[in-house]
Amino acid sequence: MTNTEPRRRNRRGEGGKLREEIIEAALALLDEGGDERAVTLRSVARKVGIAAPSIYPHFADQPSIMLAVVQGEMAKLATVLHEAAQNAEQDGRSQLFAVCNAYLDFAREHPQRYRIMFGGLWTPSVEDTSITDADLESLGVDAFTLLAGVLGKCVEEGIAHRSDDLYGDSVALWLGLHGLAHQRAVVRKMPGPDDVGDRLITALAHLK
Amino acid sequence: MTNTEPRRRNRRGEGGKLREEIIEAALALLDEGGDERAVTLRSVARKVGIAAPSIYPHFADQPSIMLAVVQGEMAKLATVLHEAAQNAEQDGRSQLFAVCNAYLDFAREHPQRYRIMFGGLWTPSVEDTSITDADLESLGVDAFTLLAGVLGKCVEEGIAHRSDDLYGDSVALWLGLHGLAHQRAVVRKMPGPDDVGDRLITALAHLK
DNA sequence: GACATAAGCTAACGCCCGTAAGTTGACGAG
DNA sequence: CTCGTCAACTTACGGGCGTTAGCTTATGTC
Repeated sequence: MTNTEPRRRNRRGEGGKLREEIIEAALALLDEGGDERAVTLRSVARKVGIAAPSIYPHFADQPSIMLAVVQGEMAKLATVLHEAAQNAEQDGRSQLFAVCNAYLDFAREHPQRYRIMFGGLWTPSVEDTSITDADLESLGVDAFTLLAGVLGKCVEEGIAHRSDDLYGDSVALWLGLHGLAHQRAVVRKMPGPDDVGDRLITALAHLK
Repeated sequence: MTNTEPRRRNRRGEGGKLREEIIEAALALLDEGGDERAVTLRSVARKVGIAAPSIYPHFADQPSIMLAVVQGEMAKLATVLHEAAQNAEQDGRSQLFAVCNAYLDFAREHPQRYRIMFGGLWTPSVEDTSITDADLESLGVDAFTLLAGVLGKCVEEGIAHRSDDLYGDSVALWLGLHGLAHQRAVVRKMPGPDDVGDRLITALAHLK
């Protein structure tokens, strides 16, 4: 599990590579089934094959690593959703279901990652961490914007009932998806029928 | 913060009282704004005013304390929902909104508790904890049953569209509520309009 | 008042953690 | 070839944690 190789030092100017390796190590620790508590400076260092203090030049503290992880995963999620929209039939309904199901699939395939992306960066007080509120607020905007766009397309096509507040409806739709995704990520066996996802989407998108 | 009083020993046969005090201390630690990591055997002991090893006669380990906390809070939640249903007008629609809003209020008033009730007991492997799957599966059934009952009443009264699967619809409704409640509990400032809750309820209950 | 025992305490072990301070060694410029 | 410096290392300190083993003391009974 832990690398025993002495690890080849990076070339000059390539010190930044280690930053990527640290993030990947943190991801690996999560995927191995641990929760965020399994990601400590020391465990990450062990995984990468470096000494713990060698992390400092790249990250101020453990929350910073987590933030980087989450930012990376949010980008991946946005990409996945985008691809889903493009690969689907180009009508609103197909795209909506494609995007929503891609979202749910992402969460199902990486439960630990998902838990951290939405809620794992929570900290008692803002003071004792290097993460700012701005960091947190900018998370996930891309993915959400895409979702809202697809929902808007449905309204334009007349598939979904028009409402006075597309943004609010998009939030509601996302909250529904999130509820399901999070619950799946947190519970070993999810109760309820298999098509809960479709029901949520249909109801929250106000599909006709 | 920490009790300095030497704490009067419990009477003979009343040793069980300490169990309740431990649970209350854990709750207090949570409410003070810490996350579940703040609830350690030692911190709980400090809060109660006892020595750490004195916990062992009452709880096998930290997860056991958390389980007891969650069970207690689930009971409270069920009570709150029940009261909401009784105090509301006795028609389905009023009761539905009363129960759902009571749920959301509970989560808003006790974010830390809510986070632990739904997801905080997650552990990497079942092996290294004294919590069983049965413990987890029985959590929250009362509250859910109540919700499903009220939704059923709406269907009977013809307020909500009849579907072939009341249970599935109830799960979907709860998932929506949970998505909102959880997100509020995890984020400092929740985006979206103020009436997202009502939108979720209306859409997921299929109100006419 | 003696005494059995429930209720809780003290002390100590080993582990893992974050982090500070100083050190080594390879690379690349001059 | 020399030498600065970047990348990473070693060592070490202090602190919190869970847990074990054995001790103290109040309480209620006889």
